Amino acid sequence: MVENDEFDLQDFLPYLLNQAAEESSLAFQKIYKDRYGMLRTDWRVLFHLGIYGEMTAKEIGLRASIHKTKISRSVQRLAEKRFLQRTRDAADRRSEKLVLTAAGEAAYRDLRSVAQEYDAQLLASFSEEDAVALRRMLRRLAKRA
Amino acid sequence: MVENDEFDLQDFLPYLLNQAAEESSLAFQKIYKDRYGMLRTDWRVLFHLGIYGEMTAKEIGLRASIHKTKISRSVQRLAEKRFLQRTRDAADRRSEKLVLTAAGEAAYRDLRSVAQEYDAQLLASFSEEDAVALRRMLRRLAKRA
DNA sequence: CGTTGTTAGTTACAGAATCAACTACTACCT
DNA sequence: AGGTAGTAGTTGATTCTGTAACTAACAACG
Repeated sequence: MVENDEFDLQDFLPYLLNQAAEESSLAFQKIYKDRYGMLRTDWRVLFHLGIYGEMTAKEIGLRASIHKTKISRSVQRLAEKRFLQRTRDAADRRSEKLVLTAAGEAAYRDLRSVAQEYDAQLLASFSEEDAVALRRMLRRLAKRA
Repeated sequence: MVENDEFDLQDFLPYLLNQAAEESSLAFQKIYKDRYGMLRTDWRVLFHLGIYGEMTAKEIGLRASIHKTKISRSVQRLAEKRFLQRTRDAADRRSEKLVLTAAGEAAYRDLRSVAQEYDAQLLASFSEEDAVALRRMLRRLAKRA
């Protein structure tokens, strides 16, 4: 019995968002993976440090809604690759200040320019109003409850 | 040196899409996980069979862009839970026809109604035009190249 | 100070994703 | 028919993720 239900999976927003997110991440993923052997969390951590400068793991986690174990492992990987420098905070010795090294900065700037081009390309077929509206709505949906 | 770059992570579409996708999937995930012990791929497979009726693993994978190993393991889990029935295709004995059992149908209908409510709730704060535009743009982004 | 509670970050273990190799079968070509 | 190539689906090795338990450090209250 092949009945075509009234429900369309393509209209279910979480599904649609995931498909769009996955598809739109593919080409960028290939680049940070091939070029620097990074994972998704790695480039996010890298970008946070590149954009905001010195931060602690905790702060990155709060800003990006990434779980602390993911951050912890990502920081380890990035430190092994000499992309960041860890320094224990003298004021609170539980936490560490994280800063990009020169190599980390270089990787960040490289990937940032890739991201900018890629973003423009993704939005190229939309009008300016559409692009603005899309970002606005996505930001609303992304807001942590 | 905490310099605020010209680059805003929140404007990078793949990042924004991922954040929105993750956030908007959370509550739904909790339900299919708590109620049926399912994973993301599991409910997707279930929905495909619920909506389109009998399909092969291959067909589901094509439609949903899910890798065949994920499907294979998901089908195993769903079969163990007696949510679907596997039958070797007589015409091509490499592939199997997959059909939901009564229990599978029930789970599908239950989750479908949850999904419908949830979707309406997610879009409640958007105007009708915005909702339409959002879906249109997401579908465009989700199109496999 | 000392006990109790909390926080930053790490680690252990189990479950899940990934990629490549594999089995079983079909299709084509001669 | 026989050989080669291709396809549907599974399995295994490795890596990644998620949860919970852990360590080390701070805070607050007596």
